[in-house]
Amino acid sequence: MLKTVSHISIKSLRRFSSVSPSPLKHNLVEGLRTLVKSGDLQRAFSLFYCAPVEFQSQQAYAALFQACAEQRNLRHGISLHHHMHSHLQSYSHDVFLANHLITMYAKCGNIVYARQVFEEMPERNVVSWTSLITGYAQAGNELEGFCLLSAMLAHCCPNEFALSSVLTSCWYEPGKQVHGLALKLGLHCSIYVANALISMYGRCRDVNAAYEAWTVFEDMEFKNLVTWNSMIAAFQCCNLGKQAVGVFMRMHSDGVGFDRATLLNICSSLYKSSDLVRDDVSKCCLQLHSLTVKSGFVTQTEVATSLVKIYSETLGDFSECYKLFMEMSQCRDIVAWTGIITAFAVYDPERAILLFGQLRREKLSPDWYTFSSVLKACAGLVTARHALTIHAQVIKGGFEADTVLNNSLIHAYAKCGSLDLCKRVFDDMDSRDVVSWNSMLKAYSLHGQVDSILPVFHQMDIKPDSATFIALLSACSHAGRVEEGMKIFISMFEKPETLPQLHHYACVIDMLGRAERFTEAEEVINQMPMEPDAVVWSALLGSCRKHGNTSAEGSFNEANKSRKEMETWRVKKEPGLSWTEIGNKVHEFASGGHRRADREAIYKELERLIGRLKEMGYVPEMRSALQDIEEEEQKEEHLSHHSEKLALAFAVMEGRKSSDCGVNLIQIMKNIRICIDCHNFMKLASKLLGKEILVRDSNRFHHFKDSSCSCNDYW
DNA sequence: ATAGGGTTAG
Repeated sequence: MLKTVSHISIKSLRRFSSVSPSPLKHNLVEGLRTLVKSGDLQRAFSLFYCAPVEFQSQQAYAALFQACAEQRNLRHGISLHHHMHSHLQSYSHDVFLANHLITMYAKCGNIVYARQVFEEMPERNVVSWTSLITGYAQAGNELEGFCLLSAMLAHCCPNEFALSSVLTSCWYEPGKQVHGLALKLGLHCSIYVANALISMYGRCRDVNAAYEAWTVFEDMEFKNLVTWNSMIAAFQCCNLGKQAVGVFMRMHSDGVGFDRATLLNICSSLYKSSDLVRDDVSKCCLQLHSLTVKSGFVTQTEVATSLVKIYSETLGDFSECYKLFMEMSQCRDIVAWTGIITAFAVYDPERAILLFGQLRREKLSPDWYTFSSVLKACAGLVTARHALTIHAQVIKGGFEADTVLNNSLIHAYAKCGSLDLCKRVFDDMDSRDVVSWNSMLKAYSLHGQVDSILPVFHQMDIKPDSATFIALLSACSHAGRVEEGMKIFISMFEKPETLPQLHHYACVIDMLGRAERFTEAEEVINQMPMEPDAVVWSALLGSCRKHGNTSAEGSFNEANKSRKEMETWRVKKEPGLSWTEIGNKVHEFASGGHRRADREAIYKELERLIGRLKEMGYVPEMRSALQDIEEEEQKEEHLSHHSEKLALAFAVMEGRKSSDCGVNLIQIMKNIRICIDCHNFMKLASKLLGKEILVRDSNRFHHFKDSSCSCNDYW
């Protein structure tokens, strides 16, 4: 190895001496620079170390330290530092080389060594100070950078380099002081300082700070593209989308031009700013889109991915998303794939999973973001099958110990009906945060297991947050555990950080309303420190209506005003659809059960089932049937067409076909509330069949399990 | 000579 190294080096040296008659010393520096430029740091070092010591000039050292800084190569940097120390004592007090050392260590992320070099310098100049300040600023250490700037004032006058650097890590208060210093020193006119001031104020995410950024911007005599981009970014960061778009328009009319950063900043403004209504975004997006096409920037992955996000998140235009994504075919990377998967995760989870499969087939490796998105999609599916597959890949991908992904897994498994898998993930976790605990509590709540919730809550070894209490209260509310719920609610007043918020009140009022404790509900409403909103009123109104308490309803005229508002919040109403998973296949059923070849057989099974259930005391519940069905017989027929019953009949049929009757009956319906009739039906069916039946409605899972199953002769 | 400004697409 060593032989090869010296071989290369001597050959190189000979080459350098043959090319030029000028001294070899000079040629060494040139040679090093050439090698560094071509990215071959290793060869540059071989060459340097093999050169005679007297050729290892200050310039040669400088070139190598700079290369180490640029390539973030700490190993070579340290070795060169040692070499310098042992070979050239005279350079140990060289300010020029020490400055290079500071920068090298800082850029390589070793600010402690940078500081040490700085401290050991017998003499320092303005660059020494600036280099260390820059190091702290780039490491995000606001305090040290700021302190060093103050200390610097006693020794030498900071220039625009020091100020622009320190501003990159500054927040509002220190930033304002640096601004003051810039004004005092007359450095505010420097375009570097002014640009840094604009972005510093922008980072504060505050309207007043944005105004100060704007003042700096307006006062600038000369602006460049960075100035304009920083101003857009500042408005974007402070949630002032309209202003951001305004700046962009002025760029256009002033003929400033734009670049990739401009477009990316404007895209962020469009999907992040809440002051832009959908119509504004729609108009801007159209113009922006055509501009990116005209200028050719649409072919850049980042820009196209940003547009995908606007179309999906703000405009809900999924076909346009998909079109954009398809047009990216040559340059799709993992971020672009994740973008499209995120877009479809909620809107069309099946599609999101398909896209994930496609991405794997293109040999790209999903990363943390991809898993996080695809797990979101898993949570929207009817069975845990996909979640399991993704789980395996999460482990394979090396994210087994990741808290956030494990939390998503708990959520997905809970939503897919597998409480056991939730528990397994939760128990295996090494570090649990408040979201992990909340996800587990929500899982129990979703499955109506109130008795398991309180013990888990008491085991919590970290501070509960507002979501913790929502999980607890909603669990109590759905299970009708008013006393326990009220106890939890009252305990929330014990600490100022857990004081109930509007959504906690809504839960409690919903709970009291369900239990017909209207007087108490009114009392709670009267004691609320904030205005009750539509959600609170609807919680009470809903239960009044259900329990026929019209006298109480009269006093809630206030609520009628918010009716429209409530409507828009309601889950999208879908026709009753049910699914059941048999083996590896998911079967879908619509009310009425049309379009199925085995329709007749399913109906026969259902009739038989209903007959047996009636013998056990099942009485079809008419009240929940559609109101426009007049005839009793018709009503009953309608009930028997409920998609969940068809799905159950099908599952029973399939169970009988397979030699053992051990099919797990998982029965799911989405986005509609389980009705009383369905409840009675499933309860008796689980007894008759001797099976647990799991039903999911828009709210939660219902486990029907009758352990007294005496009569499983049905099979 | 050596030091500096946009933040990044999921």
